[in-house]
Amino acid sequence: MRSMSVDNLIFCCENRTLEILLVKHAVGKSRGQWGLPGDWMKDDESLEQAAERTLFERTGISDVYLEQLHTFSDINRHPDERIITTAFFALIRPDLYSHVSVETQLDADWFDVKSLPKLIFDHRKIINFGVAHLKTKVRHEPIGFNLLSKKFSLLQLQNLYEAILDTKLDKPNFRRKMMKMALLTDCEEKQSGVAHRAPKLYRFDKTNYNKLKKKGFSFEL
Amino acid sequence: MRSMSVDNLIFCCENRTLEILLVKHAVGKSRGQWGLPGDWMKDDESLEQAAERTLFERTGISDVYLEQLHTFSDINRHPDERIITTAFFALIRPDLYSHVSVETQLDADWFDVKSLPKLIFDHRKIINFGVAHLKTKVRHEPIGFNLLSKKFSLLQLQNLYEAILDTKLDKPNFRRKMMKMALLTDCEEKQSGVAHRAPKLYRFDKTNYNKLKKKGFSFEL
DNA sequence: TCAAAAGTGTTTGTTATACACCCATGT
DNA sequence: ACATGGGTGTATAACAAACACTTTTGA
Repeated sequence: MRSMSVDNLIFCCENRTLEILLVKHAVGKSRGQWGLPGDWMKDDESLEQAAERTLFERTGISDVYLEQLHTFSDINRHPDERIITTAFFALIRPDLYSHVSVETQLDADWFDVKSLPKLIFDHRKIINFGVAHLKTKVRHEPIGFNLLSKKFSLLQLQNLYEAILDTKLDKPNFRRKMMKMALLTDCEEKQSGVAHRAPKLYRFDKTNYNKLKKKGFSFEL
Repeated sequence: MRSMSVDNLIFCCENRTLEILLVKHAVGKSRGQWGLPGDWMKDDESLEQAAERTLFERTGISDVYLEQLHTFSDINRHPDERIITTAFFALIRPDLYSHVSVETQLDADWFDVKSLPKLIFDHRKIINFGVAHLKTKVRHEPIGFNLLSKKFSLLQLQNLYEAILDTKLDKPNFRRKMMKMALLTDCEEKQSGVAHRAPKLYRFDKTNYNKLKKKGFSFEL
């Protein structure tokens, strides 16, 4: 019997840090060690369905950006059995699922992708693969917005990109580049409760993005 | 018993046309119909190894650009059994494997990706996925060179991009853009046997590309 | 000598970079 | 009043797009 599993890379960006959700394994040899939240694929579901179900069952999260990443099939990736796993890639908006709500549901925690604990099997390799993918993809497709609240300020957006790409960006130039792409809609609203001038809030205009994409536009940086 | 297979998308560019290799199935219900060249994954090999083996066994091709593309796992993708397949993505240099050598080895043929025959299972969907992936990737990473002979002229390179992206490009501007990236090494050699001025030949400088990539350079268009 | 492609030059407008700068607000 | 971030302006250099043009070669 050949086993297939799914493993979810669940990313979130809080405090200008790119974080990933890990769970402590509760059973078996790997008990007590950190790993990716995953599960077996069932006979009556596709890998995508298994990933969605796992995400929901283990974290209460649903309806988020979820994408198939890569299938890992090295013969010895698992010490005892032959298990092939397909890794998925989820981006979480902090306004929908707060850090706390996830942590209390199971023995889970968020980790800065730059300082991960020891991980089971090849999960370290899978995460490295996923982070590299995120860094590339975020520059060529407007997926970053899935890591922000529906409404966000331009500085929040810039901080997000700086956290993911691990660089500093020039504020005026970043703003202009973003605004010129015409993917942001002004919410006609300002952020409140900040100890400085309140910034305008924007929202990602998916409709217009699809329109532009059809005309040959492609998101860059 | 759950079955895993691999399917190879083997691309080649000849006569300014992007082509893909299909085989005629010889056994079972799908006998006589066109599909992707694939095989079962064995217990003692990874998916990558299975893809490489299949590529070699069925076409005599080895040592080419080969990349995992996506895993297709819809419950009903195969009419009779539950089969999960991982699609791979290969780029073939015309100087290494001529059209003819492949065709004679089995009931196979090259098809223009823009006019495909009726295909078994979900292979049409898989090919569409692969072609879209190629179009995106070729603009952001220098993988196109794997579809050309080791030595090539700038016009051959331009024709390749035009075939893949399905557009016309401006010759002088294309040349300048390419040369500025400093990824091409002059072979100090000219093409012969052409009915016009012989063009200089270049080769892709992988060493320099890796060097530049480390410094933060990224290939674009 | 002509067709076909190689290869160069130039003009114009756009965009990127790197700053300096002023504005608004809560403490 | 000042710290913090919001937001604008601008000079310079680099680049892209469009297109005209000259050169080389085999048939």
